[in-house]
Amino acid sequence: MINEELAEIFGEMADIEEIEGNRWESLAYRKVSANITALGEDIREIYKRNELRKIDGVGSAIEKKIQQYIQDGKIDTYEKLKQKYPVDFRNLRKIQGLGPKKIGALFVNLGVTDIESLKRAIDAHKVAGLPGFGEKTEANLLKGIQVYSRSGASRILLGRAYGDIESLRSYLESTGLFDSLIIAGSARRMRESIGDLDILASSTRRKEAADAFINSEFVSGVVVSGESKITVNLKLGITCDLRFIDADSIGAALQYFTGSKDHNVHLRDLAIFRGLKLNEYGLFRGETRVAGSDEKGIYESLGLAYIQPELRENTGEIEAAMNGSLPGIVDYGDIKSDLHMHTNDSDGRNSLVEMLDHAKKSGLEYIAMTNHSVGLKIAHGLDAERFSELNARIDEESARIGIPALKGVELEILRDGSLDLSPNTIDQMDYVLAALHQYVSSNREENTGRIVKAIESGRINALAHPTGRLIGNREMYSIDLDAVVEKCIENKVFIEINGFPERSDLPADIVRRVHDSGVMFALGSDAHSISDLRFIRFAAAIARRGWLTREKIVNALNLNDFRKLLTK
DNA sequence: GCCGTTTTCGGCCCGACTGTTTTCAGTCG
Repeated sequence: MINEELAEIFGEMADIEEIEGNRWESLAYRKVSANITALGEDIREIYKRNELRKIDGVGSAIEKKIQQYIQDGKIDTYEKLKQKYPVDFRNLRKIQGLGPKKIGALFVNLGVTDIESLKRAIDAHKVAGLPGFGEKTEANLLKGIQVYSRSGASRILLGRAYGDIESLRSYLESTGLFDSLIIAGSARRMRESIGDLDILASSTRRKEAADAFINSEFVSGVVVSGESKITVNLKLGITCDLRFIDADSIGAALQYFTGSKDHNVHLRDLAIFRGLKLNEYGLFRGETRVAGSDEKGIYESLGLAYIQPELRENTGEIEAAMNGSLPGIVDYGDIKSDLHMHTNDSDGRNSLVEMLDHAKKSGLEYIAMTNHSVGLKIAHGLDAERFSELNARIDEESARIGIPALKGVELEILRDGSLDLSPNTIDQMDYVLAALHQYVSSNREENTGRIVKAIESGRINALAHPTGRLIGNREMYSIDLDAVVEKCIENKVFIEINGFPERSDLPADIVRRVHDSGVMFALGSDAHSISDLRFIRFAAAIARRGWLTREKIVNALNLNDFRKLLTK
């Protein structure tokens, strides 16, 4: 993805300029790097519209660099800087305690260019003794390398970590040493992946509370340990900050440590503009605290509507909160149904009865049972006969257990764009998902054509996991999503938000981009087991991060109203 | 290098923690 390449390049340019002592150039590159990462659209599209300068932080010099990269695949300034510092910043920066200045010093003095050569320098005991480096720094860098090689990828999927996070929280609560515990940071913003965990705590017995945390079975090592802040490595593979907060600044701390960083920078700018000062202890006018005990008060005092954590990415939410155009996004409690799940009749692990039972216990009002169809052999897809048997059981068991269940299917879109069950069989279903799983081409027109043909078949209700991405495994299909969304609107086909962590599909930035197009969204967990049913919450989180109101989500309807939308 | 309801020049978020220092630089979030 070209956005990531460019973000990486500007990040490295920021590092090198910082080594060279050019603070402000560094800051500018750093900012642009972050903003390109957050784009949510291929930067080449922005380039084609000649709107690069509209990206925050892009002025004439950086615009030229981006243009050159798109046209020639390289940036002269960057090549020149790299000649002077042929250093693997990307990976070295991942070592705890290594920033640009230290990397620069290691390269200039010892010729360190990557983690391997850093390891050799440490083994030869050459690092301690450099200006600014001592014995402890050398030991910490060695520890940092070990942590890095153990954990590899530094971000983990929130949907996968959620259970462990909850366990950690309940363990801490069970010690009785904490008066309150709040998860902040990207986990509170419900990002699909998190790079660390932020916990805010209040306690009258901080020392004991800190010891209980550090010595718990969740922790693999301590990084820093101060009076008010402790950083540890979790066995989960990420770091965790625990901060002790005074009760009267808890709102300010929560606001501050929920982030995102860019949101906070923007908010602080706004505070300064209004003659105020915002930090993690409160909102101040001179010495007087204007707000700080609760989070809402901070936004109010800045003249803003309250901004839900999921929206705090500095992508226009502050402007919207200022002029009253912030949408009232869907609540988790608004979601009445789960419209995508499997049983052991196809590739699920639990039986129909177990799934229905658990769905009911988890508070859903109704569900759609959507097993794979015969075209997906690897998932034991069902043919007409097996579906007819299953559908009879669905009616019977859903009545017995007391949760309405729609008879559904996740159909295969075949190579030629046709569907893999007969019209007759499809018509016996209450709810029809269609998806692309196989024969995915590198040809954008071909993929788009197949999907459009399925949408126009008049037999499907929703398009499942539209981009086909599998995080950490497979990029999105090459498809023309805007054309697909347009066809969905024309044909009254819903577009899915799949909450299965590796899918998270549509992604939130795309949801945001099409949230006002008129298309309706259908949320599903894609559960293959009873424990997967919790993923409907992450589908809802994507909807929230995509700025969706409840009116745009079919799962917010009760069963009767939902059925009225099912025209086919 | 970017940016402007205070500016076309002079600012650019800010506090905790650590380690190396003897008053501070670098890193992190």
